[in-house]
Formats: sequence, C-alpha cells, structure tokens
Amino acid sequence: MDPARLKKLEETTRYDPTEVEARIFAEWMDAGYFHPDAEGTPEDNFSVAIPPPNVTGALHMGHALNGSMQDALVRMNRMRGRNSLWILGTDHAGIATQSVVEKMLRAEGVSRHDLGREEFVRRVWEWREEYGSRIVEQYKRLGASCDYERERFTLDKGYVKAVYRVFKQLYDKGYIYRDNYMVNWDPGSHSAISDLEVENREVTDTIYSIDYPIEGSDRVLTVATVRPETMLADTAVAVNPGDERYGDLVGQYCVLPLVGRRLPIIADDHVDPEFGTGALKITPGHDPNDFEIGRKHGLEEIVVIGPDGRLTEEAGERFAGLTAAEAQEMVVLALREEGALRAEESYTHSVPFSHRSGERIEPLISLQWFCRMDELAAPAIEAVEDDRVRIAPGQWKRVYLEWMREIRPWCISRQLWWGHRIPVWYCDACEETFVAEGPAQAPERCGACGGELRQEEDVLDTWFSSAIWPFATLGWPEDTPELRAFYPTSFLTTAREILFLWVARMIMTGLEFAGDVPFKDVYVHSVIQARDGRRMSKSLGTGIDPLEEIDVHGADALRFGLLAMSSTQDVRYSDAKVQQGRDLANKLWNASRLILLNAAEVEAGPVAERIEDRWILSRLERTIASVGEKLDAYDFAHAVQEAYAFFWSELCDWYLEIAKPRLYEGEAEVSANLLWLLQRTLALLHPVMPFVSEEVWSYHPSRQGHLAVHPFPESDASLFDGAAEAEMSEAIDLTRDLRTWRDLVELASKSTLPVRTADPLPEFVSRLARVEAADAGLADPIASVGVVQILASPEIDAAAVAARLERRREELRSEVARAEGKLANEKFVARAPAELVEEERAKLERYRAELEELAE
RNA sequence: GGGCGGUUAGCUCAGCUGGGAGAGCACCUGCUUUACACGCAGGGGGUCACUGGUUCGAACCCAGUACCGCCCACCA
Repeated sequence: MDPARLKKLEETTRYDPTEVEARIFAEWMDAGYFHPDAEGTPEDNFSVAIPPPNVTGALHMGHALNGSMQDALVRMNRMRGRNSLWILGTDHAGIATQSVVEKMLRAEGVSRHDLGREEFVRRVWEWREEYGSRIVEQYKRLGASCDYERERFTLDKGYVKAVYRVFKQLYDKGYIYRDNYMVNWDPGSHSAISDLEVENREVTDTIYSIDYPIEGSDRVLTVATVRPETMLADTAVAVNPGDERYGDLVGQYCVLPLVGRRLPIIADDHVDPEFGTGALKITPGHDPNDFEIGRKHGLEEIVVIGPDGRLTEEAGERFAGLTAAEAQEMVVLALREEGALRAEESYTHSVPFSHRSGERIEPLISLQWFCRMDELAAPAIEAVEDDRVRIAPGQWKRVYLEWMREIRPWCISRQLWWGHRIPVWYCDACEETFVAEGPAQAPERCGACGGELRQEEDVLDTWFSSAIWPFATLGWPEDTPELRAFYPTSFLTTAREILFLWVARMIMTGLEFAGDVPFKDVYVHSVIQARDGRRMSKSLGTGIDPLEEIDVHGADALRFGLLAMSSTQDVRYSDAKVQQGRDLANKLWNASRLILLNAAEVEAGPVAERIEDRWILSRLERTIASVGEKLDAYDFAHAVQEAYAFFWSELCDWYLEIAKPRLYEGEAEVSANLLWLLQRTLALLHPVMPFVSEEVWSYHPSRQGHLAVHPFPESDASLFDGAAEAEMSEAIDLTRDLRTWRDLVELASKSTLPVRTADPLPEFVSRLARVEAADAGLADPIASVGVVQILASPEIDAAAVAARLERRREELRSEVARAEGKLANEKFVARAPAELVEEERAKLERYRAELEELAE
C-alpha cells in the first residue's frame, strides 16, 4: 500500500464523510458508470425514471427518501451486471416557475404583461439556466447514481415534440375537445386548474338566508347561501321533487331580489329537503353543482364574476367592478334594506382552495380544453387488475382502481405563458380550427378561407407533459435505441399524493402511446413527517433540510437513516436513525482498519474449518440472501436493519473479538476469512451506503475496480451451516451468562474467574468471559452458570453471590409455576399440538432440575 | 359523508401464516481491553388504547368504542 494511504488508514480513527464523498462521486462520474449504452432488452436491463422534481425545487426529505430507495435498487442491479439506467430530469412546473419569475420581476417593478409573452418566456429560460440545475446538483450530494449525461427537461426540444404528438393524436381521436365548462378558477395564478390541484379546507363562513318572493303570491321561498353575491347570477330555485311543502310551486316562478329576474322553480333530486328550508338557489355560472343542475334543466348560465375576481357588467351597474368580497358586503346590505335577509348564521364547511397559490377557488364557467379519460382509463384499469402493473402496498391498488373507474374529464388548459403552448390555431375569419404537432407544422394560412391564423394562448397543464415522462425521456416518438433498451422501466417509487396526478396518467399514456405499461411495479412509500408529527412543509417551517443532514452526518448516514425509518406507515423523522447510520459508517471504517492493517497477505476467501469460522460464514451467506430478497421486495427498512445487525452484532461484537488473537498472529486462514467477510459485507452495503463502502474498498487488497461495478453478492448456500450456528449460539449464550453473572456479583472487570467444567471450554469463551480452568480439584463450587462451575476466589463477594443465587431461584420458581399451570390445563394438553406440549414438559423438567441443584 | 391506516418500553418504530414482547435512541452500572467513546460489557423499563367475543392459548382473528392521521366527496 502507498505509504501515505497506509498512514491515513493507521491514523484516521474517525470516518469523515465530508472529505470522502465529493471525491468518490467524481471518480464514479469520470468512470461513466452511470451512463449505460443503449443496448440489450428491457427484460435484461434495469431502468428507472426519476419522478421529475420541479425546476424551482430544492431537495426535500421526500426526494431524499425516494432517491435513496431508487438508488439502492439501481445500484444493486447495476452490481448484478444488469445494464442499468436511472434517468433524471426536471419538470418545468408551469405555475410554480412562472410565479417565481413573476415575483422576481415584481421586485424589479415590472409585470409579465409589461414584458410581453415572448420576452417573459425568455426571462424564464434565463432563470432556468441560472437556477434550474440546483436540484440536480443536490441529487449528486445524495449519491444518486443517475445518468446525468442524459438529463431531460420537460421543455426540451425533443420532449416538446413528444408532447405535441400526444396532443395531436388525442385530438384526432376525439378525446381532446374545447368546451365552455365549469372549472376551478385559481385567482392566484389567474388560471384554471384541474380537480386534482384543488384541496379542501375547513372554513367558517356566514350562511345567509334570503327570501325570494313567489310571483303572484305573498309566499316566499327562503334559500340559504354562503355566497350571497352569486345570487346576481341565479337562474332558478330548486326543490326536491318529493318535498310536499313545495310540490305545488314547481313550475311557478319567484322573483330574484335586487335584480327582479323571474326564476323558474324546478324540482331536482340533488336538493336535500332536510337541509335548511329545502329550497336551493341555482347559480349555474358560479357553482359546480348548480352548473350540473343547470345543464340538466337547460337553464340560462349567467356569469357575474370575471377571471379577475371582480363583478362584471352582467352583475348590474351597482356591483360591476367590485371585488367579490366587496360585492358580498353590498349585496347583504341591500338585502337587509329590502328586508329580504331572514337570517345570518355562522357555518363551517369545506371549501376548495388552490393547491398552488393557496387562494380560494372561484368556480367559473369558461372556455377550456379538456381531455376525455374513459377510453384511456379502460386499458389502464385492466393493466392493474391483471397485475401487469403491480401496486404495493396492496391497499393502493384498490384506491387506484376505484378512482380510475370514476375518472372524469381532465381540464388540460392553463392560462399561463410558461409551458407547452397548446398547438391549436384559430382562424377568426371563418372560425376554423387547426391542430398541428408544433408551430413548424402549423399551416401558415387558413386552409378554408386563406385567413390569418392565431395560436391558442393557453398552455398545457404541467401534468400533461409529466404523464409521458417514462417514454418521452427515452426519445419517443422517435424509435430510439434508448426506448428499445429501457422501456418499459423496471419500477417506480412514489409518494401517494401523486398516485392520480401522475402515476395513473403515466400508465394511461404508456399503454396508449408507447404500447406497454411504463413500469412493472409501483411502490408507494411512506411519508416522513416532521419530528413533532406534523407535515414537513416550508410554510409551517417544519421542513428538515436533507442537505444540512448530509453536511453534518454524511450522505450514507442520511440514506441509511431514511431507509431504516421508512416503512409502510407514515413515520416521524428520526434523528436517531440517521445517527445510527453515521455510527455504522464509522464502525465500518474502523472494523476495516482492524482487518486491513492486520491481515496477512493472503487471498480473500472463505476457509470454513473452525467452528467460529463456519458460523460467521454461514451467517454472512444467510444475511446476503435475506437482504437481497428484502431489497428486491422494496422492504428497505428490514433489509437495512438486518445488514446492520449482522455487521455490528455478529461480525464486530463476536467474530472480530473471537478472531483477534489469530489475526494478530498473522494466521493465513483467519486473514483470508476476514478479507472475504469484509469484501462481501462492503458489497452488500454498497447500494445503501455507497460512499463509505467505496472508500473502504479502495484500501482492500482484492480491489480490481470500483465497488460501484463490483458484483453484488449472491448467497452461497453451500456455506450454510445449521450445526455450527446452533453450537456457536450456545457458546455465545454461555459467554453472556458468565459475563452477566460476573457483573451481578460485582466482580472487578479485569479479574479472572476460576472455574471448572467437565469438558474444556472453547478458547474464546474463556477469554471473552475472563474465566480460567482451575485445578482446585477438591474445592466446592460456589455457583454454576450453565455447564460451568464457579470456584471460590478471594475476589468474589459471598453476599453478592448469595443474592444472585436467590434471584435465580426466584426466577426458576416462577418459570416452574408458569409451566405447571400451563400443563395443568387439560384442554391445553389435549388440544395444543403435541410438539408444543412436549416442549413445555421438557422445560418444566429442566427448570425443576436446576432449582433442585440450587436448593440450599 | 365515504374509504384507508394508526394506537406496542421515556422517544421513534419493528413484530411473518395466533404458542413465553423486540430494535435504535434515551436511562442506570462498570470499562483509557493496542479497530472504533460515533466505542465495549452488563442492567432496568411494557395490563401491546379500551370493551366484549372466538380459541387450550390473542399484540396478532372478529365486533364495537375512543382518540390521531391520510385520501376521496357536488348538500347550499
């Protein structure tokens, strides 16, 4: 070994990830391990498409967890020799990015409208050049083995082409259409948003009861509403058809206060006779339910609130121009003056808010583009039903299917500038519409009348482009080598919140356009909550920055910690688990120092002669089998903790301690074993802790190349040795019992205990328990621990021994009582499996015998 | 309103098809034992939310109750 490196190994007693990680990562990148050739078949290859983070984003714990899982599997499969591609990229994130840049502009005192569309979009690109690769760099800090050379962006030239192709084909099939429809209007982003981008929150409003006089009568119908200003757009009042109170009124009219419009009184099942007065004002222009009812009954749709959130001309002179809130005040005031306001009560209900801007949704009728989903959903339902796409944990399969079976049209247009501008051109002269796969393909003039064309102003929902991520990133619609080699991808890990928003849509588009499911497994991972159990969120200030954790503890520690704390249920972020990971990295470094600095110059390899060697080699192979299986099954938490337990408790705490004397003597067999154990353990841990394992490996005499491309250990069952495991487990138990006994009688830790046994104890038991066979042939034993009789010694405190003895008797008496009780139960003896009963009898006998022996 | 999940040691969580409750951290007691104090050895600590049922036997299965969380939903 190079003297400088030897010195470093000798002197560094604490593993320092900050010094190691950047260096190792650069080595991997230089070697090009993460950039596979597009060769082979998807069956033999292994590929993953990262859930693309927003360009505006910074790495958060969700990314870190998801990234750790994906990287563990990608690395493991790469080591298994599979051609492995982990494709990475970012999402242009329409609303998020546009608002970031708008905010920046506002600071400069300009609005996007001042700049104009073209200039504004140019500025967003500029922003993206400067800040857009931040999150990609952060994935590197995590150690993610993505193909950074194939980085994609949803607004890449090729990607845009794919988006337009998809749009055109869906349009040609008649799935995409334009319609005047009720949408969720987000006043914050000034755009329509889809149902999935809406979140409901509990809000306390005032509910107003308003009297609507019935035409030609002195009766009134009292309706209730939390949005009195929308009454200006009322076009009917509805009652339940079975409601006897109002049966005679259906078909008649009432008169809308303040406005004077005649409103037909209609009957509709939707109205709940139990709620309020059982009469419902119908505002098709500003309420989704009323909209449905309105369409059903052919009611007029009046719009009084515009996209700017202000009342329109339609609302009448008194209200036009007011904000909705102002209008509400005015309307209430006016109603009160007219005496039409019957009651005001406080009312708590759930109200839609924009997930993006946080503003309260204004339901509006507007002209938007929609995509019908039924035809796309059908094959995507089948694919999951027959497990061509497996969704785990199982309950999510059902959730997916239930949602898909009731899927509704998707509003895909957004009133933004940043995104894929919808490839539709209108001719104003003759009202023709043209759809093309992009501006270059668009006709220059109207094919019908030769008139000028203008392109649709709206852009597509960001999720429209994310929906084709797994194949668009591989070059679709071209028939690329990447597509042939890596599609379908192998699996997807995701947070459940985007199951519908993203996962379902990828399955639909994959089947429709790429001819196959986009991935075979979907693993829905748990959510890591803040330490106090709240959601990690920026606005709550509860987020924990993974990069800070990496700075302090190292990427390996964070990866280990996240995988260890992940499970199928949501968990609170555990600093202890990350520390456990850090400690593990340190332990790995130090155990390696012990081995590497002391092993003889031999070739690594298993030498299964001695009992302890057979034992540890067997344990290693079993651990390899189990950890590999668990990783393959996405059971990261157990995989990681099992590897930890093997390495720490069995390899370090026992085997290394047992092997030390042989190691210090430079024995060849134990050296070969230790080097072998080390190299297999490093390889096993590499997918989880790539940095420290790679660093240690760089000192290993067997090293040929990087661990990142070293074969992942395959379990060798010929080394399984049940007999050795049983025997060692007894020896270990005996050692423990002896140590416990020593401690309980408060024996000085350095002193050696004289003992007597029928057969000689294994060397390591005597050494680790600090006992020594004494030939005081006639001396009476003062106690016994298992097969070991302990002889008197001046260092032993007789009173402590007596106390210990009494405690042991106490234990035995209670055990005997328990066993006796169980066996006295006739039904147990009769109905429990015979084996079990026999076992219980044997135990009882053992306890009785020991108790007998210890009798005063 | 519908659905799903949770309630186990002081804390964060494991506990497979029902047979004597586990881990990590924290705590207590010893250890400068020549890999590691980010360490070693030993120890204490749990009516497994509650109530009933099934069973020879329940943390585990069934029914219900109480909290907590998440998802979906067009009752003003």
